[in-house]
Amino acid sequence: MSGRDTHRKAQMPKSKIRTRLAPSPTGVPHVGTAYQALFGYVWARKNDGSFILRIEDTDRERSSKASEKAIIRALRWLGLQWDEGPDVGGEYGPYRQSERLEIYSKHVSQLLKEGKAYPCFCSRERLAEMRKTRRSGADTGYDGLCRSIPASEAQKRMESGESHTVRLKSPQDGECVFTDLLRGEVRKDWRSVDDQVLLKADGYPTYHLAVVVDDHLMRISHIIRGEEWLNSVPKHVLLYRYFGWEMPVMCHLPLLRNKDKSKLSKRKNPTSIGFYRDTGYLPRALLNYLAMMGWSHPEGEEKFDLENMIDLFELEKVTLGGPVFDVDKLRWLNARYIREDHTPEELVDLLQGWRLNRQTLVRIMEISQGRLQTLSDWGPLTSLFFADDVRPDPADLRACGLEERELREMLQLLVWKLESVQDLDIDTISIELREMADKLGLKLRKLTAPLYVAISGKTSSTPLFDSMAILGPDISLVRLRRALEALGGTSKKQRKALEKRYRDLFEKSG
RNA sequence: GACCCCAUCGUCCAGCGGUCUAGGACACCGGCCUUUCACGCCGGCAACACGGGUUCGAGUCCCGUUGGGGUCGCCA
Repeated sequence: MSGRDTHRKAQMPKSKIRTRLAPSPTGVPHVGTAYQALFGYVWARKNDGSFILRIEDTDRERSSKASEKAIIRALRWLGLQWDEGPDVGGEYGPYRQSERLEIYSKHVSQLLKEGKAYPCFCSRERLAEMRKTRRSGADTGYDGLCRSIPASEAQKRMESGESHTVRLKSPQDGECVFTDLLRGEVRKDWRSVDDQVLLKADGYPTYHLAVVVDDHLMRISHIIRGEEWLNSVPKHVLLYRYFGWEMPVMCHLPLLRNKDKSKLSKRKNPTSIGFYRDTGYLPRALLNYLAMMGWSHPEGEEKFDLENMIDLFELEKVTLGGPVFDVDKLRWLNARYIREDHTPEELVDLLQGWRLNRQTLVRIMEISQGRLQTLSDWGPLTSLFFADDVRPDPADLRACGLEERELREMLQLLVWKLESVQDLDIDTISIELREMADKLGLKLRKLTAPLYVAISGKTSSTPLFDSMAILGPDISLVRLRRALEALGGTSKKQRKALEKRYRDLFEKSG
């Protein structure tokens, strides 16, 4: 029997199975999150366990309530209902990490007192400098400078109010060996594990501390998450050991990939769950498709529902190769649901629940009316609201009077800008576009002209801001990115320079 | 660069030492059906990365090489 088989057996639950989804509310709900949610959800259901939603909002800068709401909405749309969470409560709450600060600080104090962690007074500047010098060396990561500060001195400096973080003391030799449900034994030299920051200078915990404390306190039995976390497991192992807690089962799922095999990214694929919702994919189809990425139905069925999956699912059977997210196959599956599972009447209901409802149609009519000579003009005029394959002609984009390079830069800056706003309503769009035009020294229409093409696929269309607002942020942003791509996209080097420009334009001046 | 993970058709999966001249699905290409298209049906193209072991026997086990991915933040 192979090692893999050995570790894949004997995982019979000793106590109740509890899985969790722990997204950070820092952006748009991602299909990768849905993917992890699906497996965690199914595993919990299969074992009559619980599925928990925990919001990891420990990044004060980037976390937002709007994002949290969007995540909850997206998961609800998918139909993955959790048993405990910030909105539904539960006996292990609160389920928002920003509401658990005292818990973390208590645990950090304990580690500090026991000499398992230490305060670090290094400035961000020093850390940046240190990383620069170590850049291509064997060991990167924190050099441990503050570890050697005598306890008494450290104490004094903390009490004097000197800004500091708290770092975990990592062993300086030996090897960390842990078990991943899907991979078996994974080993990593402790030397390659640096002293992780546990508590930030603002008193908030880092992911590493919060995740361990919460998973333990919330009695999580199986940690099902993305492979990107595999390398930080030793840090978590250490925390469990220091606290004297039992480790949950670790299960790192492969990462969804772009066509070129890199980690699924919004630049190369629509990644927001909302995009699939807004372009008319059925939640069951999306879930079904996601399930096929790494798991296969024992009978070889391609189309199966959640209940069926729960029935037959085996976590240990998940495949490890990073699956490429193939929209064509998703479309095919979605088509099967549309034609096999619904009557025409039901589909009309679906259509109305989507965009063809009175409220949305009135909004669209408000901006169409003045442009109609006959009612039949309405169809072609408004097709942009009911289509996904709006492909801007690069020639139309170039004909807008901007130099191509300038055009690409503008589109990229705009994508970043709009990604950063919370609600893409008309006022916001207006404000942002005007600010962008202003900062770039362009007349507003110079900037909006190519946007009509990007959003509608045509050189003229219904009013831009309204159209974008009706389409929603997910579709609007995808169309902007597609236009950028149609122009050849931007190179890594260009993006680097543009990022700096973006920061100069929007951050320094506020 | 260092470390960790991974490796079957272009893509997603099946295969868990012999039944593999490697199976299914998407995509693609033919044909049939059909007023068009789509659906459906039939057929085709197409893969075990490479090199060493282990074994009577390797896609399946071990090692190496190569390739891909991830991580190296007071982000998660």
